Amino acid sequence: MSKQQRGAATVDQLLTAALRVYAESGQQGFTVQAVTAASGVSLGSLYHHFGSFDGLAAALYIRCMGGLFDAMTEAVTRCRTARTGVRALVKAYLEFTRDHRDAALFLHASAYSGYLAGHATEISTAKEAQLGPLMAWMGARMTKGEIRPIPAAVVEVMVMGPTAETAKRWLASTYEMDLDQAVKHLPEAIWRSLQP
Amino acid sequence: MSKQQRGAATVDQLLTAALRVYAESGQQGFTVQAVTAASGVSLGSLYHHFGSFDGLAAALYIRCMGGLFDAMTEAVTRCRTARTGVRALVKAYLEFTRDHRDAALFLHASAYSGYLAGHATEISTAKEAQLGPLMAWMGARMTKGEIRPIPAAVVEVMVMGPTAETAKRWLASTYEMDLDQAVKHLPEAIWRSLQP
DNA sequence: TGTACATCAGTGAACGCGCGTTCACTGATGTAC
DNA sequence: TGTACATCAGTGAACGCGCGTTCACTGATGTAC
Repeated sequence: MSKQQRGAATVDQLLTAALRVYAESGQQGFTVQAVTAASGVSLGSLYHHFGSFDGLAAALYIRCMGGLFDAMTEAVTRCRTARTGVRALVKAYLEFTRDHRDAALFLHASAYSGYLAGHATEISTAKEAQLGPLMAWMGARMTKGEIRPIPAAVVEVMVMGPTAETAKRWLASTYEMDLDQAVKHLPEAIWRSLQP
Repeated sequence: MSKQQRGAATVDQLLTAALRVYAESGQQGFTVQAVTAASGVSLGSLYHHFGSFDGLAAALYIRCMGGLFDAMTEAVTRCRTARTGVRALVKAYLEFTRDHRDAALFLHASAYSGYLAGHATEISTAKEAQLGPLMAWMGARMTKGEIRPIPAAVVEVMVMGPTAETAKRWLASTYEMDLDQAVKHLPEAIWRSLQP
């Protein structure tokens, strides 16, 4: 996207400012004007790099998603057994949520936001690429019989469902969700639903 | 809200039309103009009954939520044991999603939509009231030791997490989620994570 | 190495569209005596 | 039962704000010979 170094720096400034704006002002306050004001970058420059405001939002989404997937993949690939892998995956997700609250919030809130619709192909390509290693790792353990013989899609929601729901409730802050307690109990609870 | 019969009928027309508009046009096309056009009710009448467009959205959210909670509560209260209750709850949620796709989509998509923020108290009051019976039922089984001794919040996300994630993926339609297969395997998988 | 040119990066005033909202009004229903 | 009044319900043209976007421009960096 950016052919020069200073271009990359500007892109980074914009994305970082955008995430801050979203965290501070929410969906309502997430506007071009707010992002340019917060970043100190001109409006025209934003359009030069992203083409549209939706384009910036999509780029930010991909960046946040990348961070989460990196954390999960790194945690999982260090494990040998299905049990340790699943537990590490859940732990990594929750810890990413705690350590990168803004990014996690943006990921959750963007699910139905509409600004992703126009960049759906781009996003699902990026997602596919990052989901690949995780699925491969899990698939190998499933064929070895380390996981109960249930459809892969069910395994996926059993792992990601409770984890994402916990993150969502913690982010919403209206639920009084204790993240440390979740880190303690959730991995084991999830594993119990998957073990043969 | 409405002191006359025809008022109630108008409110119903507006909410029904609003849900249809949302289902057909998504977040982007969900506007006052679109809802008034689809309902055949005048703009002023909408404001007479709901005060604002956010007010209408909040009312629609409460109505959809009510439908879902009714289905779950009815399913659960017919069961005696924790196992049958949990399984019935999950099944009811998924079947509600299948049978009331539009309402389920609106519920999922509205989570971070912003138009709920202004009516947060109203909504959480409604939610609290409907969550009560469910929590009471579950709490009674937990104290009887029918469920593993883990925090109630963890039990909640273990039940609702995979279920909501399955619904979300089915609604997104990009995931190729088979709802019937989920109804078949998910209740048992979830129960395994909770049984003593 | 120096010069000319092309491309990339950055600027900010101005625009137009569409959104939610207002408001002065008419008509329908309920209520009091 | 009939009349007068109050309140509820419904109407739609008009408004103004703020949003994303455009555009003609200047400046910086890279490239070719």
